Amino acid sequence: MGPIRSLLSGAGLTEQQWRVLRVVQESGPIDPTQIADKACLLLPSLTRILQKLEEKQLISRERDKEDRRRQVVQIAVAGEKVIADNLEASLELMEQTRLKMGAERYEALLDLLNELDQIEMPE
Amino acid sequence: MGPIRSLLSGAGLTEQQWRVLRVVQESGPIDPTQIADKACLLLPSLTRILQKLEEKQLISRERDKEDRRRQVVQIAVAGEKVIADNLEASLELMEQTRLKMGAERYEALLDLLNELDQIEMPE
DNA sequence: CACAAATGCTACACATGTTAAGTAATTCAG
DNA sequence: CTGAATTACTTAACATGTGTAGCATTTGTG
Repeated sequence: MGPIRSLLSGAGLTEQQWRVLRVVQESGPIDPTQIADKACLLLPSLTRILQKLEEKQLISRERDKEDRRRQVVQIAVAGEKVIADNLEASLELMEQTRLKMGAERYEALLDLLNELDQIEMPE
Repeated sequence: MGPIRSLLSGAGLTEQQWRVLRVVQESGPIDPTQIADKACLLLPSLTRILQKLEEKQLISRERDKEDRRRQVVQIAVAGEKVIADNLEASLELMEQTRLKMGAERYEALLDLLNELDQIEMPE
C-alpha cells in the first residue's frame, strides 16, 4: 500500500478514508454498519473517518427516516471528483504489483491470506 | 496475532512491546537503531516503546560511553521473567497456526510475503 | 581547529486499531 | 402499554504507525 498512500496523500486522503469513500461511491446510499463491514473497519474507527470525510465535504450524512438510530451516507460531488481523479492511478499501481510478483503468485498470496483469516477467526 | 495479543495482554504487554523485549533479550546489549531494524519499527515508535518498557522496569538503558549519541539497551531481571513466563505459550500458538494451515502453505505464505516486501521496497 | 554534514534519538502532530462506556432509538416480553 | 434488552452510533482512552522537526554528538574536510 505504500505507493498508494503516496498517491492519496497528494489528494489529502489517507488509505482508509479512500477505502471508505470508494465503498460509499460503489454502493450508493448506505449506512455506517454496512460500510464498516465492507471496508473491514470497526465502528469507532469508521465514526472518525466519516467525520473527516464530511468535514472535507466528500460525503453527506443524514438520519434514516424509518429508523432514527441509523444514518444514510452518500457520496458528495467533491467526493466523486476525488475518486475520478485517483481511481485509475490507484488500480494501475495494484496491477503493477501483481505483474511484478507474477499473477499466479499474487493470486496465491491472496488465497493464503484469506485462509489464514479464516483459521484465526473461526467465527 | 490475535491470540498472542490476548496472551500478552494478560502480562500487561502489547504485541510490539513483546517483540522489542524479545529482540533485546535475544541479542543482548543493543542500541535502538538495531532494535528498530530487527523488530521492523521506525525509530519514533521505538522511542515510545522503550520508554514504556523502561517504566515497567523490563529493560534498562544507558548512554554508550564511546559515542554519547547512542544508547545501550539491556533486558532487566523483570524482563527476563516476563519472557520466561510467556515465550513457550507464544511459540505454541504460532505452531498451532502453522499446523492448522498446513506447514507447506504456511511456509509458502511467508515466502510470498517476503517477496511482496522485496518488490514494494527495492531499496 | 572550525564548520558543514551526517548520525542517533526524541518530540510532535495526525490517523487508526481496539476496548470499554455512554447515548438515543427501537423492539419485545409480560 | 411499560420497563428490560438490543441496536446503531459516538466518545474516550491508550498504543502505535508515519512524517516532519529539532537537538546533541560525531565525522569529515579544508
